Amino acid sequence: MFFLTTAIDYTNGSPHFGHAYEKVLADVITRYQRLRGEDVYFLTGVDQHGQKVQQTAEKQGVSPEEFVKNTALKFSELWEKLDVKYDGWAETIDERHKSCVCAILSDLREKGQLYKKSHNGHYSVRQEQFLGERDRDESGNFGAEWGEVIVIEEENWYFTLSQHTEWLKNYLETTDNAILPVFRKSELLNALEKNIGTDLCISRPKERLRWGIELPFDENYVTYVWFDALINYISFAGYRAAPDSGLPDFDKIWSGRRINLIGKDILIPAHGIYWLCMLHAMGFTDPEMPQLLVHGFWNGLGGEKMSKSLGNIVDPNELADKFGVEAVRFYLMRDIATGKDANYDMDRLVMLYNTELANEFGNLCNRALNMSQRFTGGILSNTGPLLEEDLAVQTSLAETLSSYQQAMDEHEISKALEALNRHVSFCNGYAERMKPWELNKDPANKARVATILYHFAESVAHIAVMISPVLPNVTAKLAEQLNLPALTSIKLAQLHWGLLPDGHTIGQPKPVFPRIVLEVPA
RNA sequence: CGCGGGAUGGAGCAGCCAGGUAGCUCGUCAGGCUCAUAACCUGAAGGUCAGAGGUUCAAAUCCUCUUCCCGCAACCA
Repeated sequence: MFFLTTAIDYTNGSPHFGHAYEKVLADVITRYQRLRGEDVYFLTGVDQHGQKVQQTAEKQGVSPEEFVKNTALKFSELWEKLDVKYDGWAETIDERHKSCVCAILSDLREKGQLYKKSHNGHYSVRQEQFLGERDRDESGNFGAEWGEVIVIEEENWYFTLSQHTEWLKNYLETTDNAILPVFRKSELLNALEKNIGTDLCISRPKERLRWGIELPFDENYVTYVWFDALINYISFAGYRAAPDSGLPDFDKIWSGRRINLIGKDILIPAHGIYWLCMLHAMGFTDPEMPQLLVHGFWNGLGGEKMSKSLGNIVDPNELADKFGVEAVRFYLMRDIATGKDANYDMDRLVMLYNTELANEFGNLCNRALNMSQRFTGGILSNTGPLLEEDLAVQTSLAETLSSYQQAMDEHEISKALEALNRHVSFCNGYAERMKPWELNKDPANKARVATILYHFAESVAHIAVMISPVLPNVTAKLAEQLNLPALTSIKLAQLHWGLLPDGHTIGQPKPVFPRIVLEVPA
């Protein structure tokens, strides 16, 4: 089983570009694993508790329940629009999740992993949070943005995080690929050094936060949102679930490869420290730990962070409406190296779509099928003798498949797409060298023309399959044009020269990637 | 000395972990082709890989230092 989760998005606002990137990446990775023939479970969802939700709901005069239901819908609707197909949907207000969190809390308390103690500190009444040393300004005071700051004493429940940091350090140092990309691991180890000796406060008194999961052993408190949210990765995978819960079989889900796909902002401390230590405290062993796959951010044009104040926010919903789902998915996967940051640039979106999809791949499909229709009546034949040039096409395709697989296995979607494009270019070059439209003028070349056209059609079929994790709809359209419905369900291992049988009749070509034409301002 | 990332032809990036002729896309210039979505193909110009030093037969790649840019610095998520 291949189990992949994404971060669950905080339902305090609308989904933004970064949310869309992470979900599409997760969708592409899981679709690829399915293409490999893996049994896959893809879990995503929303994080609904916590102070900000409570505050925002109050401001809007609605109950937090109603508020989070509405915002959750904005997310799930966007995923549907973007063709993100998940198996499990996590909502932290779900009773099954709540009971799992409670079971874990009770367990940890029994194991002596939770304790209550009093904390004395500066507290901002306006922001409803404790302030630390880092919140002081240059002059050592708490700025006006915090409003009235008072010193209060408060009792809370703590998780014995400090008892697990030595283990974590050792686990990270001895486990290859515990964190990907690798440079993130050193960052985490550095952060860990500073964290040693600190425990994690996992409760909030109800006087200042009601919107959360009540501690099963102390009705005066709710669970700290991170402790609650992180557990979704196992609660919705069926951990400690009732048999009739409708949730999957946890042992099965957890038995294979497990990946938590997250953004770089929530590696430290949430996932890299809290989550791994929580699992360790629950009794998960080293080989049972999930791998953390950390992706980068999409920034604005100049490389600055997208933010409302800079006005460089990009709404994925509008983008999909404007350019289509295909163009958006392709751009999100094509113009960023997994793990690194990239700058969003609409001109590049249009350029990459128009050149690589419309001009190169789309045009190859169209010219190939068109020639077959015109020159051989749509009937394919692969029985003619092969020239060196033909064999070179087959070699190029084999190399492409190999590069594609290697890149996809490493979650380097952009590299995989580049590999596909190399074969597309090779085929376009092959067309120029062979000139089937010239050969076709002499009926004596009939068999030769058919052989060349077969190499085009077969290449198109292969690429249609390989591109399916990124552009599933395109695969369906090409399968139809090639008159080969099986293409949409074929597995990677079944890709071999000869997908299209001798004598096969293909369908009519129709442009799969209409060019994007931007209105030029006059 | 807080931590991490980045600096590669006009633009945007890959290559660095596992040193060995500097690669991709766009743009520019010059040709070719007409089957195809005015798409396609070929060729060319353009880089002392931020700077300095070191290791090595060999450094964009490893080590040290410097400059500049970005992000983060944990109980809001």
